[in-house]
Amino acid sequence: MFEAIARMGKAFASPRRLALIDLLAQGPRTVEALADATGQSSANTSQHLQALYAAGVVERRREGTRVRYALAGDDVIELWSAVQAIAAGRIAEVERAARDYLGEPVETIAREELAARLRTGDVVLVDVRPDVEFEAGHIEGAVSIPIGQLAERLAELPEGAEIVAYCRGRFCAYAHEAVRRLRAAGRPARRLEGGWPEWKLAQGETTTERRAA
Amino acid sequence: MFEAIARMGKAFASPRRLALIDLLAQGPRTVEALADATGQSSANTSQHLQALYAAGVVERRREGTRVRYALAGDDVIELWSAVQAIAAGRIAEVERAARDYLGEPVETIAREELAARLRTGDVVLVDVRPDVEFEAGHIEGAVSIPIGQLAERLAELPEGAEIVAYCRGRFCAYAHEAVRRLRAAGRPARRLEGGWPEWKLAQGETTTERRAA
DNA sequence: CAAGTTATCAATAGAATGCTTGAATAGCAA
DNA sequence: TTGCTATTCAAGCATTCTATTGATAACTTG
Repeated sequence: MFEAIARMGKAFASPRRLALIDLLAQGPRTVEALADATGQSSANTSQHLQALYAAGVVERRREGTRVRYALAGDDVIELWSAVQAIAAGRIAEVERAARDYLGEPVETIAREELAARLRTGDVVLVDVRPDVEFEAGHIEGAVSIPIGQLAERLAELPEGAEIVAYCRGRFCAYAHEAVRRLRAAGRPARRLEGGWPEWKLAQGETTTERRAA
Repeated sequence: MFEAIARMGKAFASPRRLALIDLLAQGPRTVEALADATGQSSANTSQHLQALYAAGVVERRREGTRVRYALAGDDVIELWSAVQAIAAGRIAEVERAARDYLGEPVETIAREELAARLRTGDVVLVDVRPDVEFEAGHIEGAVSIPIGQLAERLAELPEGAEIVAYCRGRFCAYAHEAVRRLRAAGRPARRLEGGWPEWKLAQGETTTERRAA
């Protein structure tokens, strides 16, 4: 019995597979795109994806000559988010690694607060993920400025309003980096807690709540 | 970065370790007791427990000549519960294994409904886990009848009222078995969805909500 | 201190994983 | 059909995991 569940646990037991899950949480992708983004051979990527498929974590669909993988459901995003949250709080090592990788912690803004301020309009929301991920889905009202273009496109951001940056999630470095650069340029900036997947999830919940009410 | 998180995922990647987590979700235990309950050597149990410790999933405390392990926090129970839920829905294999192991599905009762009916008092709640686990913590108002003693102690259960049985959790066979036996004896019986850990968790949430309100 | 218990360590053998390489397959387009 | 591309399969090797065994360390009790 536990053996069958452990097969699912194994999906989350390899750094490469976690990287794939994290990317797929942004939206569906083909094998090649995933191989590219994670910097591994496509044969290896394919193998890991099959492991994830066997564990029931992802779905796949043939599209002509390529195969598009996607997370198997919102509850998988939820699980991945929970794993990250617990790992963050629990393992000293993760914290250390996070500090090394993400750099100095930056100030965050909660989802609820951002939602409220988006309604009143006194905030500029910037999505600093790569283009593809923005196109696959993003927070309504966000502007796409991939982190690499931030310096040159700084002028596009109106002065005066506070800037909020977001990216893939808790352990994605882009938004951290963006906030630091914006602050260095004298702009008031914060990072959204979590990332697009968490936002999407929370959104789904509040809209279904509305429906239920 | 993902490497550090994967170390935590590995905690959930072995059936033996899952068995330990499931037991620890019922309450703290010593190495020997865990080795006993899972039927493995204490050396091996100790090794797995150390792996869990390294992953930040459990805590430990020396008590004289023995060491008592416990889950590191309620969020670990939450994670374990989420893993089980998702595994249950997602992997066909789990379902098959569950049917083999748990037998015919039995009717369940939701936590909210049970809570309501406990207040009005028209239900008998039976904890069919081993004594130790009942003593380590149980649902308020429950009677302890370990599954092995159910047949001989049937008379203790008042007739007329519906009987609800519960045990360790979603994949624990005791409550299933109990409900089948009770029904065979002509008693109206259902199984509580989830188990003691889930109840405890939900309880904590509603009491903190009450506090917050 | 000596005896006895509980937990951990150390070493080992066998099994399972992970990654690489090169070949095979499925679909598309000419 | 013949090429071409994206993905999967198969084999092989290095690494890591797992469970067992027997020894060692930590602690209690007499």
